[in-house]
Amino acid sequence: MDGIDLAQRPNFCQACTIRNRAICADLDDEEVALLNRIGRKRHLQPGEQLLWEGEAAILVANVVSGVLKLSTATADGREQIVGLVYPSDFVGRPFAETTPYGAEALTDTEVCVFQRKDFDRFALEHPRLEHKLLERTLTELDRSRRWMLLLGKMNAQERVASFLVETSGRLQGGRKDIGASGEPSQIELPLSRQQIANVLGLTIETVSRQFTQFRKDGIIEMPSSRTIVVPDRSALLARTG
Amino acid sequence: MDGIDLAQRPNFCQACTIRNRAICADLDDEEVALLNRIGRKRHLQPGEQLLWEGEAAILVANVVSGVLKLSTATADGREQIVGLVYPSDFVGRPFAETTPYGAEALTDTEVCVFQRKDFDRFALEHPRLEHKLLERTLTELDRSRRWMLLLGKMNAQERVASFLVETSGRLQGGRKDIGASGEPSQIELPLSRQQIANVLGLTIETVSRQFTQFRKDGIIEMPSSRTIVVPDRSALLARTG
DNA sequence: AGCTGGAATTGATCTCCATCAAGGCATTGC
DNA sequence: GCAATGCCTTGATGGAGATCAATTCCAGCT
Repeated sequence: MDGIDLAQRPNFCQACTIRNRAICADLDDEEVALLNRIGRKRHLQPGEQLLWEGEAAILVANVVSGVLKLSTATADGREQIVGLVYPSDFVGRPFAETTPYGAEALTDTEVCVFQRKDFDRFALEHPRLEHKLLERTLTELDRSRRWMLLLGKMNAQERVASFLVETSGRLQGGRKDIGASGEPSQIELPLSRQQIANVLGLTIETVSRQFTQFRKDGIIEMPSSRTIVVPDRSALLARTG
Repeated sequence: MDGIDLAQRPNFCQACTIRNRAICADLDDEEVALLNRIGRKRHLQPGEQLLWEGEAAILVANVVSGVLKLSTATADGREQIVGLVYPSDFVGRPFAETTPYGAEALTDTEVCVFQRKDFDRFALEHPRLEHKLLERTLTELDRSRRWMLLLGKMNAQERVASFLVETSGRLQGGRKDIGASGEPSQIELPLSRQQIANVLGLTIETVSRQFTQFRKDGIIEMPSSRTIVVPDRSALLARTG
């Protein structure tokens, strides 16, 4: 962590696959070099924890590849997944002392981590970064509010259908051209049935039954339990509520 | 809206009751004067709509006094309230073309409204404002995720208890000294039973029954249906989950 | 006072999903 | 091969809260 080490560290950002999509996108080369200095790459295995709910907010990170879940729990241990973090997304809680939720890798994951205090300082000094972070946070707030509609008002079928629609969208990085008309799209779910249930506020059994129902109705195919083929997206959308 | 009119407009911000708590708090006098020029005060009656879900994002606003609800609806009209906006809070969706949720006044409300495009431009040019907005948005995201825990995992009793705890907190402007030990605190609910139900993902009947139950158990008193007295906050917290 | 209309409460019944319980089906290690 | 383990699926049952249906309450009006 000393100056010499930092100075010698190669600039990972230049070759970063999410360089143009993450919050660093609007930074110029000089700024990126500075950011590169305070960050470091880290690999997470499935199940490995990056942040612990209620603990001091030490780290923030960009996700380079892989998927993380964000979760909170009640006092007696019931867990609710409150966010899924995909490549180019930001994770962690800047400008606060404690982390309001846990973050855990669902797949093999590469993140670009920063000491929260370093990041806070950098953000305050670089408005373009802060602006990107604001846009991202506003989008995430919109997403979590749509999620609240799902949790508050939708039945099991609508929840599972919505989950599949949303997940296929996120996994394709927001591209809308796929599966819009007729071509089937294939999803590789990064979540187990239990985790899907924790996302949707349901039980594992109910989620499983809905998948089976969709399969029987010809709305999806399941080559394996984590691989979902959607032959006709509109049929799925019709069950979204 | 012409220049002369704007120049003559008195600087409302100087006397603003939320001047030090809203996102304008860190602006200097000159910046506030500029912001004052592009904003205007507006009064909303209970039930009056400020933003329409899915419409163009024309306005953003600060709430000076009163309470607003934010809501989204499914295609077939089921409504979910996804946010409550109290004095000094910000409402609206900067940096986007459409408003993702509706906003409607629950009480007599004073807001300080801006054309979204004016506000966006001002924010980009004034990092201190954008920083405040970011902090607020991050806090709101935390809040909405806790809300997701409520909607996804809590039973009716826990939801209503959590709602009362949260509401008393927000109405007191975040002060923690009240009701902490023994003194009873009194809440004047800005929401009808139906609206509380829409916040909590329950029906009006279930909410009503929970209130009755709490009253019978001596955890709350109800001088009127919208006035709640909490003699012992810890007894309520114990039912929070 | 008496009337009126919207909101809240209370009761009776039903339904969807949670819960409980078993069995299927892969993968891993011996 | 075949136990063992973990995940998923399927079936049977029960219960929390939704739904349907009356009252009751209360503020505003005449």
